[in-house]
Parts: sequence; C-alpha cells; structure tokens
Amino acid sequence: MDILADLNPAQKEAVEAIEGPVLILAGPGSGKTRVITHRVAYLIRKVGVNPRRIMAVTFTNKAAREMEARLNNLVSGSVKDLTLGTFHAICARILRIDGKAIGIDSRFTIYDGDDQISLLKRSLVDLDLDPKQYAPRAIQSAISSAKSQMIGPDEFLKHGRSYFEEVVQRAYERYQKMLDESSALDFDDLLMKTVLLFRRNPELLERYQNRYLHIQVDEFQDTNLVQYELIKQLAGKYRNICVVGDPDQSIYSWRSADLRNILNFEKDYPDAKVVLLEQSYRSTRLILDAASHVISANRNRKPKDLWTENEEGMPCAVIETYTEQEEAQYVVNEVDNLMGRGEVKPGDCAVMYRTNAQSRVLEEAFIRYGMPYKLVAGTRFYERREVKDIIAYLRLIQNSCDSVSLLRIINVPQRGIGQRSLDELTQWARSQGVPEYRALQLLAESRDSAVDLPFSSRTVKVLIGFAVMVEGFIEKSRELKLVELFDAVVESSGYRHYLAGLVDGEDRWENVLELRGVAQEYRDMPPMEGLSAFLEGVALVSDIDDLEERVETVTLITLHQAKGLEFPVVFIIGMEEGLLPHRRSMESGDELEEERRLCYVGITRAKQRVYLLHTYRRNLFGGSEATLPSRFLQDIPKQFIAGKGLWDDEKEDDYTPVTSLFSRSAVKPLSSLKLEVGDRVQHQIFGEGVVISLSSNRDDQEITVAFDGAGVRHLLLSLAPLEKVDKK
DNA sequence: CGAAAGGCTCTTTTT
DNA sequence: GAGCCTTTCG
Repeated sequence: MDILADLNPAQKEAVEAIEGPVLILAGPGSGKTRVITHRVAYLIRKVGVNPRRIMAVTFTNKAAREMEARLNNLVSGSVKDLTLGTFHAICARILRIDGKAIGIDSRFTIYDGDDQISLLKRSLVDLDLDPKQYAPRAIQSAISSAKSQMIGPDEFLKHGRSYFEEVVQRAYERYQKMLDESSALDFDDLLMKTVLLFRRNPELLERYQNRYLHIQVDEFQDTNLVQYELIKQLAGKYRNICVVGDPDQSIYSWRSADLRNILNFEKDYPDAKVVLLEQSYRSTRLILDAASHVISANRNRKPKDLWTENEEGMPCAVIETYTEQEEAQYVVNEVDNLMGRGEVKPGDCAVMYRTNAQSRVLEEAFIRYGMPYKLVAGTRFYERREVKDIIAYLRLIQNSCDSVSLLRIINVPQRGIGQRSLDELTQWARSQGVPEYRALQLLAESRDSAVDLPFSSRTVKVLIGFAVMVEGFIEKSRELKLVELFDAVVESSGYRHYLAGLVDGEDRWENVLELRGVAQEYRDMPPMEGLSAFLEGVALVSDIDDLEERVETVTLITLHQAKGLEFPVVFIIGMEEGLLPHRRSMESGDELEEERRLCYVGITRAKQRVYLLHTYRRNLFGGSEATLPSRFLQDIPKQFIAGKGLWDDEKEDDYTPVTSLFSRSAVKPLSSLKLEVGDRVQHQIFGEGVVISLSSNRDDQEITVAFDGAGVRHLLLSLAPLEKVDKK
C-alpha cells in the first residue's frame, strides 16, 4: 500500500516534510488526523525510523487511542514502540522514572481538580484566611495559571501585587508545601516539574533528546507555555518538530492555552515550513460558508480560505422555541423525524451546548420519549463520590503520605471521627512534623505510654482502628492482585455495607462495580505494579476518552468536548446572549472571540445538517428570563439560514411556534389520545403496559405507565409514541 | 462529640 | 435546583 496514494497535494507536502520544524495549519475537516498518522507511518515505513524514536503528543487519551488504531492499519506491530499520549501522561511517565533527580518519589499521587481544591481549602484555613472571602476556585486558577508559565510561589509576586495576589502568593506557597508533604503532584506540576527536571539536569535532557528523533504535537493551538517549553527542550537536538493546529479552534485559553505558541513557533524556528490545509472534506458547502462567516467576525485572526468540493447541502436551520423544554422536545422530535424518513441513525446525531447544566432538560426529554442517548460527562464518572472514595483508599495504600485521600475516607463510612477530632489530628500531626498517616501510627505505638494526647480515649481507639485497617491493606497490596485488593478494600472497609444502607446505594454500587471493571483490565500485572498503573490511568483519563468511536445513540456533549469529533447532524442549543457567548465572557473582547471560536467549532462538527436553537425564555433557577438570540446568529447571512427571518423587524409578541423546513412539524400537537387510569397502551419502544396515573401541567399531560417488560416510566403524552390497546 | 436537618450561594468550559 | 455550611438534636 502506498502511504501517499490518497492524499491531496497539501497533505502530501505535510507528510513528506520530515526534516526540520514544520507548522501545519489545518482547517476543520481538512484531514488533520490523517496527515499525522500518515506522517508517522511514512517515517516508519518509508524512511525507516525506529518507532521508539518517535513521539506523538495528543490532546486526549481518546485521540491517542484513535491514532494507535489507525496506525495499526498502516504499520501494524511497531505501534507499541511509539511514545504516544497526552502531555500529562508522557510527563507522568518521565517523572516516575527520572523524577528522583529533583526529589520526586516515584510513587507520587496525582491530584485532580477536586483534590486541589480541598488541599487549597486546608491551606487557607492554615493561614487563617477565610475560604469564603477568597474563593478557592479563583485562587486555584491563579496558581494553575502561574504554574503554566513556570512561575513558582517565590517568583509569583514579581508579576503584580494587588491584595488578592498577595493572598494567592501565600496560599500558593502553603499549598505547594502541602503537596510536597503529601508526595503529590497536581496536573500542572506534571508539566512544570518535567521542564524543571530537564532544566536542572542537562545530561538527562540530552538522553531524551537523543532518543526522540521526531516529535509531533496535535492541537497545538491549545498548548500552554510550559508545554511549549517542554517540546522545545525535547526537540533541542534534532529539531524535527512538527506541530499541527488551527488558531480558529483555540478554545482553552482559560486553561492557559496560549496562541502565542503558534506565533512563537515561527520566531523560534525561522526555518519552519508552513503547510496550510484548506480543503475541507467534512461539511457541505453551505455549512462551511456559514461557519466561515461566523469566524470572520473575529478581528484578532489570520484570514484563511477554506473550500470544499462537497455538495451545497442544506442551509442551517435557526429555530426559536418558547422554553428550554420545548427546545429539548424539538431536538428529540426532529431526530425522530429524520429517522422516520430513514435519513439518519441515532448515532449520527449530536446535541451540543455551552454548559453542562443544559444537558439536564435534554436528558429528561430523551427519557420521556424513550429515545436512547449517550451523555458525555454529566457528573463525570471519576468525580463521583463513591468512585473517588474507593480510589482514595487505593491511593492511600500506595502512598500513605497522601493526606487528601486520608482525610477523605477516614470517616467514610462513618467511624465516629468527626470534624473536631480531625482538626486535632491534623494539628497534632503538624506539631510532630509528620504526615497524618504517620501520626496515626505514632498514636498506635504510644497507646500504652502516658503521653499527653488531645484525644478522648474513644477517639484514640477508632483512630488506631483505622490505622490498623489501612496497614492491613498495605500488607495485602504486596501479594494481592489489584482486583483482589479492590474487593478486600470495598469489603473490609465496610464500604459496600455502607452503600447498601443509602437510598441511592444501588446506583452508587453500580459505579463501584464499573470501577472494578476498570481495575480488571490490569489483571495481568503483578500486585504493586497493577495498583500503580491503575491509579495513573484513572488520574489522567477524561470523559471524552470513554466515548466509543461508534455510538449507536444520540450524543449529548459540551461544545468543548466536541472538538475533534464529527457528526452528520448537529444541534447546537442555547444560542442566546449570556449562554453563547457566556455572560462571564462578555466583558473582554478576547474572551468574546473565544466564544465565537467555540461556536465555530460546534458548527464545523457537522457534515450534513446544522440546527441552531434558541429559546424565547429560559429558566435560570428561580424565575424565567426573557432572552436575546446570540449575536453569533447575526454573523450568518440570510442565504445560509433556513427557518424564519430572524432579523426581520419582528416584534416579540409576533412569536409563533416555529416550523422548520425539515420537519413535518416542530412540536407535535397534543396527543388526541384520551386515556384513563387502567387503560392498556402500546409504546413503540417499551411495548405494552398499563396506565397508572395521569397528571396535567401547564401545557402537557404527564402519564405514568407500568410496562410489562420495561418497568414504570413517566412519559409526556404529547411526545410519547403511544397507542391505546383494547382491553381484553 | 457526632450525625441529621434547614438556609445560604452560585452555576463555564477540563487535562 | 444542588452543594455547602451552619444550626439543632441525639
């Protein structure tokens, strides 16, 4: 097979430019992933580069896996030798192996956002600062932003000294110290410490430089300064560095992604070859044109000429509904219509939104209609309480200095250790100059001696009991396989029993079992190794990683998560001022431009059809508020829009329910079915059942049906595909 | 001294 | 409408 065979000239150029620095600017749908994979395949197959000497950095684990799969088709076998993964995963690996040189224990724990916040709160309390007055989230983001620029606690104040920044500086210092004492690194540390490691150990860096002959970075527009610094270090010797990105799809500046990286690239590597990929293979012409008009309204960008040979296709549908419930109903209904005409399968459709909170109403509509869906990250799996609890037990076993985990589970399930005792424990540990866990051990050792302890004898007893239990786990961890250890922990800690007693215990137990399933994937590894690998794995996954390549159901996803994906049919809901653009972004021009890029990313995910929805009123917890359609809708000229003439001078009270060009009807008329309790009904999906209650709300009837095979369901009469069945 | 029950604030996006 | 924190009860 010829690797270059089915590439267009620009793609070919990008693949063949293997020597020296290369910057590939790739528009949406221009075959970016193709280029990257073919490049790697080309290096291995045509140029004969040893795969061990190639590094490819991706933005998510999912992207890495996808690349792996595609490469397997091109160069089966050698894929496992590549260094392939996210910045964070690659850095974690480097630090586990070589971090000792800057004092990092190879068993370090990785703290996620939640852990960071709880540690930060503790450091604020330590400093006698009120966490209410100084929002931990704000401080955390300031610290993260500092770390993304390689600014340590001591250099922090050089960059300004408002009172808030002084608070941040103190918190940062304390927080970093506590991380250190816990043998833990946060996400930003993974990157920053790696760069630091290389700065302080040039000979070590050289080893890595010598190894990596070729380095590629995907989604370059979303890298931050530390990441840039890192690749600069690694590519320092051979300079075969290829970065791929699209400034118009930069949507992570709030995570310190810095567009300057793209600009700096050409400055740092003046000999860089720049390749533009401008032909789009994804969207129809009308969609691409509409998207281009949206993004062109950004002032701070380089214009580019995207084009496509695809058919013209259909204009974007702009739809106004009255409420968000109607908005959700419209989506469900339209999917059903399209399916009814055999045009799409559910898996072809995605619904995208700005904030996770918007998914709730959608979910309700999908459930009521009985249409299956896949929600990417509602409450994210690894952030669920029970999942984090179990992980905390396992982390503590691997790294007993991990105080965040210890404090998380010391009283879960309840062991009679309250806040009071915990405060005393932390203080006592501090006074002894040891981590909390060590303090517990000391407590156990000194139980008979008449030391003056700040605990009641009852408390001492439970604390020691806890320490003994964990000690037992640690011993077991040396001989038990991960899953066996997992089971032992869940059982002996009383966690399973504890869940059984909760109202929603069953759901939570399901999640524990799902986590156990993940643990099972490490079954072939020896005891301790399996534990480390598992913990590393769960620390660095994201939700998008779990989205299977081919889903059979409608996908519900945030605009951010949708980056890099494509769907034949895309619905973007909540196209309103305050939501998209988000109100928190409306004050700064730069942030507003980022919101516009987000909108652009959304539209360009679509191959065939785009629906842009906005509501007339939207519920913001208490009351409902009148909304204004998003300014981004105005950027799309009329000829690209189907539906009503949004910008004709219609008055608000001219509002009538909208009918899209594509639908038979936007919202089905209320069902003419007359049902009573006790009637038998037939549902398209759930089969037969009996009506057990009926209730009316403002404009619809809700019906509860006990299905013979599918349990009790609440449905909306106007939506549910129901028919009455004659009683026998 | 710890666990359960009501009032408060906010809601952006995530490796 | 939820989490979080403070108050009240056991």
